Amino acid sequence: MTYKNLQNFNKLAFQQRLLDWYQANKRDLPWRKDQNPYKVWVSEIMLQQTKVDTVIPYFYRFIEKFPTVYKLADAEPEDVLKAWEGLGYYSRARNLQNAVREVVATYGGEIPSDPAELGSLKGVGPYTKGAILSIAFDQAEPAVDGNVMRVLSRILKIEEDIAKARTKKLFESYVRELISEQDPSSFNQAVMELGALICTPKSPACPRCPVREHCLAFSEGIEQELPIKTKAKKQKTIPYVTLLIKNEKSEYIIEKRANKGLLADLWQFPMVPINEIGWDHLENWIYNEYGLDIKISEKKGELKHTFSHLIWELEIYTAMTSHQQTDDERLCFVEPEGLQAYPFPVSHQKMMQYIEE
DNA sequence: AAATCGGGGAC
DNA sequence: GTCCCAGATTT
Repeated sequence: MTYKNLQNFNKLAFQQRLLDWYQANKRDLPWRKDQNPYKVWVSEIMLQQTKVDTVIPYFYRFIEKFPTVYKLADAEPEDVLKAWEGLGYYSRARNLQNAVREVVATYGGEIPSDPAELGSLKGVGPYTKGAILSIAFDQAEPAVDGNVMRVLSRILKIEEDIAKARTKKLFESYVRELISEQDPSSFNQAVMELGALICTPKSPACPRCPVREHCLAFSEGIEQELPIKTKAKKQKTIPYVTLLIKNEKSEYIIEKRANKGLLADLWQFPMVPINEIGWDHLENWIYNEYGLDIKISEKKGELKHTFSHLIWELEIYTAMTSHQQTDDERLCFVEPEGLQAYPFPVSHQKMMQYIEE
């Protein structure tokens, strides 16, 4: 059995069941209080690859701090990064502010409802564009995320590899067929809500599913086998010696990371890629790299931090330096109480517990 | 098409 | 440990 070209699929009944279920069961989320395009936008960026429960407190704080596109456009980038601290994928924060500045400069502060204009903004890809167009502007555009691919792969028994970029376009064409023209906002959110609450990855709650009568995977008992997704390759491990370098005023050296790549523009304690440098050249490397004479003292602990594509193994040492200041713009001596003003990656926030007194 | 880019929670 | 989350961008 298949729904080849959807000719056997009862689209209207499916829409009705789905929308009724959504109205009765949707969660009361802070970005669902109105259709404010700016709030919808911020929520969609935060929700990329991030669970609802994680986003909620960040969303409240961010909207309180930057309540309008103008406030965000005028903010210091480092303040935006600080508000994003711990949320991950930090280029989202930079792209969002760049895009908001573009909205102020080019569109008079009004977020464009034109698909091409909206999609040209930094950080607004195919999913986010469709989400904003449907949720904030009631346009019948697809918004295909992981939830949508999982739900529809089961209902329509689609066996393409959802890890492939090409597969997302296939799902977008199906959504264009299935979407409710009367309420595209609720339709898109309902599919995602179903994926989050009922049609979950591991053990979907099919007995509670409002559209199980439309679901091919359920009728054939293969809901656990879908969607098809190829595995990611495992991460590479990189060992670092990380240094809590203190001067005679009990200030610690921190450095700003490069403005591109991993954890761009965040602050950290100095890290030595020890396999490349070697223990024998460690203090000399620090002098060449940071212009600091240091004396390593004792090992304080270890941390293992896992990213999507690599693993850091951090050995944490304390060290002393006689320097009180530095000319290097990227470096800063900061007293322990002052560290909280800077945005740090989570791994280096965990290092702060090894600072004494 | 594949790699890069975080962090957390569920299992 | 594995998986994956309201993905986008770069290579």
